[in-house]
Amino acid sequence: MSPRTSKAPTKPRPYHHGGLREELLRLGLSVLESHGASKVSLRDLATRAGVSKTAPYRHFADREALLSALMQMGWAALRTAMADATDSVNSPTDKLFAMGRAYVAFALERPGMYRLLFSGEGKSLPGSNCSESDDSFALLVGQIESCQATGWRSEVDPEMLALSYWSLVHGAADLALEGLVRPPPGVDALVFWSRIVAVLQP
Amino acid sequence: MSPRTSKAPTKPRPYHHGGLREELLRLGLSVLESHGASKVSLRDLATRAGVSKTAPYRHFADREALLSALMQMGWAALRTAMADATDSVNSPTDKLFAMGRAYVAFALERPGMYRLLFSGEGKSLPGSNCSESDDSFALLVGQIESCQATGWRSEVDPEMLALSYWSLVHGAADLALEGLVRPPPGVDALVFWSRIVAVLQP
DNA sequence: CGCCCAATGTAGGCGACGCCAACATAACAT
DNA sequence: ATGTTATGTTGGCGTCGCCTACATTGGGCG
Repeated sequence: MSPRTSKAPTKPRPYHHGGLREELLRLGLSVLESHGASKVSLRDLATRAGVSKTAPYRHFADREALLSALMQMGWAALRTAMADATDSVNSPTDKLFAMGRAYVAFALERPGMYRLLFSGEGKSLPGSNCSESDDSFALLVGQIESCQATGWRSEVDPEMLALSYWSLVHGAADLALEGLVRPPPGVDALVFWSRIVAVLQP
Repeated sequence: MSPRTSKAPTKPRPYHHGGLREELLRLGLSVLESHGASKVSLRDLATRAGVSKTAPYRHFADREALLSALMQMGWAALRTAMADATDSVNSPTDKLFAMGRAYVAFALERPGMYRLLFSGEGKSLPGSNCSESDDSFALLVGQIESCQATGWRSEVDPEMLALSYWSLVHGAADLALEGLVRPPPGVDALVFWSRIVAVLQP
């Protein structure tokens, strides 16, 4: 076997894979998106990465730890998607509704990740995990407060209103993924479920 | 149908267990409620029932089939809970809100079953499975139509309104189970989440 | 009355999984 | 050069879903 001292990392096996943790996360993300969290297995990821079945344990305490790391990436992506969605509109309420729409779009586009975020799989890691979702919620509360500053729905406690709106949007996203209800033929899923949300949207 | 009338009713091993399917469902339900769907294993249930590890396959094609049977029971129970909740109030809108409250209560009281119903685990059995959830949805649509007959929100398509309300209530139930948001200390979870729903409740 | 058969339960095995323990190798600091 | 440590490997244990025989039992039928 050749040493890894050469500058050309073409494809010899550099006995210490260099970035195994990152590769496991990348491969895990790919399996998660394409086949769902239940199909993410440390052994399988190890094989795909070309290392032995127990190598992943040098980087993740157990399967749940890897899932938690993926969840952290997912929360960040969801937050970014919501934040970016507000750029294309101006009024505070339009921004709020754009966030809701982006939330549903995220669920429809990345169902594997979305289910992972809300399936209670990733153990309740008190530290990083909760703070990630708290950040996302804070984004929502902040936007609601901006809306209320214009007098909109200002009689309601912003946190309650944020939770209620989150419930509405999250419920729509979850029902959409469940597939129990389907948009009529020819209607785009995002359009359909955005309309559903709009019925009760404050 | 009682050929099992041996004179020893104590507990000999009736070499053909008599009601294995029912017992597997009962045991499976118990594990589901206490430890979650992921912990329901055919081998384990077989052992608990005192039969060999492959006996369950005489009654369920595979693990998913047993889960689907449990889901069917769950849908029926959810529907019953919602229907019963309408008995204690009179006005159509109060009945609707009572259904929503019963929905959230069901999720809080039987989280294992609730998660199973909405985790996409039970393969999309085109036949029984979907019809069960359709029946529950029909219950909701019917109640909404009763409300609209009194002029309430009559401008909205009843199916859209039902989907929107279902989204709101389902989202609240799901967020409640996820544990990312918790009621303030001393506040009952059902009361708390019912208030959340009430903010946007039509 | 007795026999066959289909329903039901058993035994053994295969492959995949999570995870543990013991060991090997490479990277790096001294 | 040397020894410590991060990283990867081998082998193994126990559990799981599910497959292929094979055994038992009771009901239907001659």
